[in-house]
Amino acid sequence: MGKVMMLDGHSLIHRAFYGMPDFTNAQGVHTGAVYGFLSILFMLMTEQNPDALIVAFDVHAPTFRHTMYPEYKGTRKPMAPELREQIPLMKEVLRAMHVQIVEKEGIEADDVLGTCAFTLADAGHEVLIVSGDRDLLQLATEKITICIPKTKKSGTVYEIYHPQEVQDLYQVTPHQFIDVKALMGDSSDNIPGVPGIGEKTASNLIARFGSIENAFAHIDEVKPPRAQRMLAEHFDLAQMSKVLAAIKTDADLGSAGELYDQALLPGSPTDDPADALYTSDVEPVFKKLNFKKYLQHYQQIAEPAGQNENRQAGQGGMSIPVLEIQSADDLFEKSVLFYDADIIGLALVEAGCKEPLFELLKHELQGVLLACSDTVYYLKISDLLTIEDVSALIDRCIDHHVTISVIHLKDFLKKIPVAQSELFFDPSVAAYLLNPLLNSYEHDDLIAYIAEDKTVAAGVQAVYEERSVCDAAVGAWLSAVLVPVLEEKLKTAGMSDLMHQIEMPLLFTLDRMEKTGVLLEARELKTYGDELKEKISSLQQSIYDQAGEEFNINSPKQLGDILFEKMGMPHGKKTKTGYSTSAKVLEKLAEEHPFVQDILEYRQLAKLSSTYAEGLMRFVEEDGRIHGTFNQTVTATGRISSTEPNLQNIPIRFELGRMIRKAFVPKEGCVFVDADYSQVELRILAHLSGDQKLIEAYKNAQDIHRTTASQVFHVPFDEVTELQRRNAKAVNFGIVYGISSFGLSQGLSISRQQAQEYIEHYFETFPGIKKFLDGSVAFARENGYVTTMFGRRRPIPELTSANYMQRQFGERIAMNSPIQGTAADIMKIAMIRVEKALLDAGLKARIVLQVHDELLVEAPEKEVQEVSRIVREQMEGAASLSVELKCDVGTGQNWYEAH
DNA sequence: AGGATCACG
DNA sequence: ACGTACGTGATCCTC
Repeated sequence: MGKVMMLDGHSLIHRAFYGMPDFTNAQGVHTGAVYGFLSILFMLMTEQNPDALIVAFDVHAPTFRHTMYPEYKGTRKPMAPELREQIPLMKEVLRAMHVQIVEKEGIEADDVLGTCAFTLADAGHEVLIVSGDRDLLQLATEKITICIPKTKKSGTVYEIYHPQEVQDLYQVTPHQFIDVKALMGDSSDNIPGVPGIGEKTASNLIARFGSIENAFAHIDEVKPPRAQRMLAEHFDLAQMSKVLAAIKTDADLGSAGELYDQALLPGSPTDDPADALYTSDVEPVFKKLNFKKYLQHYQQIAEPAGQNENRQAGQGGMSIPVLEIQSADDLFEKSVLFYDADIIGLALVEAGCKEPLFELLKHELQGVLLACSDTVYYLKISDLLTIEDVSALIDRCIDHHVTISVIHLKDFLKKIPVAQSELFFDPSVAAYLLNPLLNSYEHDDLIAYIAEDKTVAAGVQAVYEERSVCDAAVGAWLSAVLVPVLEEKLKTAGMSDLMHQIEMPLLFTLDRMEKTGVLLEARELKTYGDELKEKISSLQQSIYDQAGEEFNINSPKQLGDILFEKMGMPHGKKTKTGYSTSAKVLEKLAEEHPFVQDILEYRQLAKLSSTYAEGLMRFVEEDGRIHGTFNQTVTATGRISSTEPNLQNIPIRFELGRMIRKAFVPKEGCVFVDADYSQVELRILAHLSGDQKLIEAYKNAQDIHRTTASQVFHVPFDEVTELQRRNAKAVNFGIVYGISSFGLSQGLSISRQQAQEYIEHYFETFPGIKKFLDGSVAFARENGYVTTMFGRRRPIPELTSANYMQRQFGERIAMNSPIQGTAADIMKIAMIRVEKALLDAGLKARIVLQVHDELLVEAPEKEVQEVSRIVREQMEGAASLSVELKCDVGTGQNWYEAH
């Protein structure tokens, strides 16, 4: 009995088409989708190591039932020609690889997959179906697993579905999934469904009754009256839909024996199962398609045995030998070598292939690579050599004053816990400080620092059997050799202190915050989310009624058609793709058309539901907490960012959204202490500019916006109107953002002339600020970058652009970045200080979140007083400015109360 | 992948 | 005649 992997050809090539840049070969034939498909296939082969492989295709692709395109108004868009022409190519490549292609006139790919899967599973084989189409989940059984690739920011990841996972996610068994789909319908598959029954009602009904027929048999018990009426009325439609929704498992495709034998793969010539696909027939095909990388790989494998031993990297590059260390005893023998080193570099070895496009699903730790004076050691994790042994080794090295350099140290700490030390160095953080504008700080980005001649750098490679080990070996070696280079560059740029006193200590603080996580009251959020969903579906129905048809309200395109074409409302701005339907435009229309008000409300609720209620729930882990990621090398200004999930944009401005914060709670016996800086950026502006008027205003501790209004509009402080205060506040914001009269006029809905006057008055009132902002721009023009109070740099290439708009943008950046960046620096210092003070005082309180100018601390009840005092003191004392730093501190049983 | 929209500072 | 406030990330849709 073997393991069979079955790919849904069209679904995957479709994904690859839209997920890949548009390659063409020398003849101008599009090849990107084929390349992407192969990339997925090779990765799956490596990771899943199947015995047999089948790729299913439809015979007439564009007319197929299941594509990834939703159908709109009954017309399916034809497949893009650039994609269509690649399908024959795809099949040609697969044939060259001797991969079994199954397709049959009159049978859709889903039915081919369903039939093959069941036939093979019945014969005792294990089946893995890979597709981008969730409909296939109905096929999951004990023997059949469904794999759905998803594109995430980090690359391609997989969701693996056994029957249990389907049940967990949809509350119904895979087989019942058919009934759910039949009830709710699917316009892209031409499944009518029962009108008025959506996803939620459908799964509720099937979860309760098990099937459409049983629900009909107990029609009196069917809950929402509307669903009851509709099901009674449209039972025949439901049954018909069920036939359409069910994937066939009994088409005629031959016996299990035949299927399996034809799909069997040959053995791989190497350790990598994927290499079984590199038959001698692939060479001409890869040549034709100009797939250099795959061709090169083919040639490597095809080399006669013996010839590739002691292989050296070409083009004057260098190779890195890897020495394996298999036990703690071996390690101990070598440890003196490490203790004597000045610098060692470390890197994790994780399971799976490191195809640049794909980050894999299971980051299982295999071992650690250690680079020490021109040799790289592979510490292979096993019973004989544990993670604890490696941790201990690192701690001992620290005792011996060895600098430990690790690219992406925070990720490393998640797997290998070690004590914090000033001796740690993260080249990716250093590279970020040197240029915060890059999109990534991976090997390829860092390697540029060690070789002006990139061909030398490109030749760096490890000599070892396993690819993951080779990559890690390069990482470990790079980490070590980068230290002196980056240190020198930091020193020259005046950022050594920033690196060692702020960023590196912060890295450990962020690591601890991520490990601590924040507790989420999941029940509370669920209730809230359910209420939202109810309101959404009634709003949705009301919108459909008013529009006179059903459409996708989430689609700006379709919504625009309804509002501006069908209903003939006056359209405002247009975007590249059509009419704008932004809240700003809609709000103007809403006064006259209550219908638009419903749309706005729908949007608001849909956002809260999908991004926050549903979205956050997905991140709650076993311990009931969310362990998000705080990214230290993302923003241009020095702020940290938050992902998976983003915990820095939880709603607060509107009451309904603000309620989400009630679900963020401290653990049993604790309370939240929340502290946020009051107008840090404006205070920083006062300090950096040295403007006496603004400094005075803060010294008098008056309402700053009111003071600004009083001075700018020449009215006594006590006579400032609410409107004047609001306007002054907008001006203050505008200054911080790098003022422009247009921007301010937009923000305040006033004329550009009026805005210009405000700005002029402002600068007359605070001449020091004008001088400072002009100075920042001049400095940036001169040097190509601006700096913060703590020496952080932001390059501004926009200033040299030939494009006027870009240059203007550059000027605004030059005005804003020193302010925003200094605020970020101060908060980082504060975080380090707060954490240290809590620790030194022997308190159990821990920082759980940072939201740019706010810290949220989880503190035991009896520590509240002391923690509140410490947080305030450490935040307010984080920097010494010519105006005070002020904090507002609150406490509460949830985030809503505390802030 | 990229745009539109909207959540936060 | 351009066509803009500064900094982020998630979701959904469309290609």
